[in-house]
Amino acid sequence: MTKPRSEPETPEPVELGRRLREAREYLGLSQEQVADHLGIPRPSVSTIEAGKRRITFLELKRLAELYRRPLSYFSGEEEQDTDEMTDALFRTTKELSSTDREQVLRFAQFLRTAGPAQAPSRKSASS
Amino acid sequence: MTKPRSEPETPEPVELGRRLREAREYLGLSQEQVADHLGIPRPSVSTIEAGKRRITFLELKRLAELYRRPLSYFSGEEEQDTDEMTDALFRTTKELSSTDREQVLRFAQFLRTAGPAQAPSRKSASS
DNA sequence: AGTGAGACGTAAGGAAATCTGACAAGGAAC
DNA sequence: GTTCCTTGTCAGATTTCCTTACGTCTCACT
Repeated sequence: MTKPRSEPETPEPVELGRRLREAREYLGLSQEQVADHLGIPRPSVSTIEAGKRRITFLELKRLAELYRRPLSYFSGEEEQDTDEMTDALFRTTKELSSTDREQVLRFAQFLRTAGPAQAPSRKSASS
Repeated sequence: MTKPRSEPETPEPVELGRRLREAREYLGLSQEQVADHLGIPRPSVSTIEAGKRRITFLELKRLAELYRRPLSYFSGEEEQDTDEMTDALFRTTKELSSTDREQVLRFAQFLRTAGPAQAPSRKSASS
């Protein structure tokens, strides 16, 4: 009587988990840091990001704050808000070695302190 | 003895439930209608609105669509989006008798058909 | 190359939350 | 009064989640 669990019926939790992971890794946080920010065990963060475990609304709300993304980012409605550039950069650096990654980081830090010439707005239709 | 479970330790779920109920009643939906829209049992809707049961993010997302409110409305962050007027009207009519309520409804319908002079947009800076 | 530390995935059994199915209270319409 | 509808709540069954643990992988250092 074990129910034949055909679970891939809904891709939504998976997609949600994917975004959560991406947002976390983007900030360089570990699952453990996130876990005790939420007050839940670390394995739970793991399974949530894998789409195997549901996340309550209040948990997601706290995560959205921590990750500094609007709630709508996780609602699947829209895809924007991390522009192509940032996203591509992230995906790329993720595959680098640690030393190379550090180089990239240093360079980014340099640019930041050097001078935020124009504010890096999303779709700056710069005059 | 009959109240071991009245822990107001966190007001958040209660407040969230309150808003969910308000939004549902505003549309005149029953708990049952909402319940099978979400695919969950009706008692769950009852306990969610009472703040005694958590709601998953995906559930709330679907509810937000059904209730036609932005997700942010339930995040507790902001309070707006149903302007004072609408809200007050709702609270008031709720206490009227059925006949009186019908009067109000008729009047509202009249105004609507009479002339949608300006589209009732959120922030119509009419004048 | 070998080793140790940190991050992550996953599993088994127990704990906690939710569902099932039902009953009772409150109003509204008749 | 009665009937219908909605809602709150309960007890037992079921599902989900937590606890604890183990294994893998990567990186940094020797």
